[in-house]
Amino acid sequence: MISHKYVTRQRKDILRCLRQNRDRHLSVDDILRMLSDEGCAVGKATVYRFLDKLVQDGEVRRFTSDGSAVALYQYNSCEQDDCTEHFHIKGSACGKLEHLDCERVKRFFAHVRREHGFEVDVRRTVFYGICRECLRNGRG
Amino acid sequence: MISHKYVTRQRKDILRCLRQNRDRHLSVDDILRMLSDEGCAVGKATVYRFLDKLVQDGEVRRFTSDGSAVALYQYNSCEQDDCTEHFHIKGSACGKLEHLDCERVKRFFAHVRREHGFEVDVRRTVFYGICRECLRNGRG
DNA sequence: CTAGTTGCAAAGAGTTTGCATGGCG
DNA sequence: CGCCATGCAAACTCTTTGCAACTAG
Repeated sequence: MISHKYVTRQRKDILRCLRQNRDRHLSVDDILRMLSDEGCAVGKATVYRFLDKLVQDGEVRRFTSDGSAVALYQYNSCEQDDCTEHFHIKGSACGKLEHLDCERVKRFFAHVRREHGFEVDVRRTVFYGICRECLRNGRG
Repeated sequence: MISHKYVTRQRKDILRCLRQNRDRHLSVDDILRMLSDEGCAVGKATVYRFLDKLVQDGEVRRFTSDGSAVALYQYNSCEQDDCTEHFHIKGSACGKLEHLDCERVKRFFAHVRREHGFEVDVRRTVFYGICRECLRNGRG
């Protein structure tokens, strides 16, 4: 999972920031601001370059905010496994990314492949919608 | 569905281009090039502005290509209805957007709401994966 | 040591905006 | 004819790149 062998001060800080915010999606500027506020300033280009690697390694997920062109990043680890065995649901209102482990999802995708000839890519597909909490709070 | 009351030469051309390519996603530059090749040149700003409206009206869908920041647009109509009653699957290899009408999809999303408290937004959610044709041709 | 990383600043890509002109309704 | 749309170019935003200095392994 960890293919970036060089461990620098900057990389530690970026990873820490992403991990501390695993339930949020962050823009590059968010990361820069947070680290700068903590007194751990990092160069912008460094953040971009490292995020690219993390995305390629599958350790971070890249989204795009509806409307604008800013890329949003979110830590993708889920302790137990490599995230290919379950599905991702993302609250449109709150931005939270949750992992949904459910037999029915798998059966459903098996159905889509069998009956519709379409092989869903679990890594790329995200369900967007309103999460439990936002429903309760009347958001969305 | 049609809230853009002004019908100009440019808007007709842009819509025609999108409709003729309903099975592909187009970048703004694609549209500009195609129209220019047909001798129907349109200003870049006009394309951006009109696409914004179409996306807001739900007549066009906006994607973002993996990796780069280019926005991709695709005509969203499916003759029969307004696309809220079925689901969208998009081939990662070929870029084709298909409409999947299937009782099981609805039942599956009902399950997600009931058991997981998550209300999937049909309009925003797209399944990515490999379509029948690409599977057959060994693509992806 | 040496190959990979960092940070700056400059370049690049994509998109938006201001404003004078043009054209639909 | 009034109001909205168009087109150009300039401004802007986000991201990438080149390069010299640095540093982990």
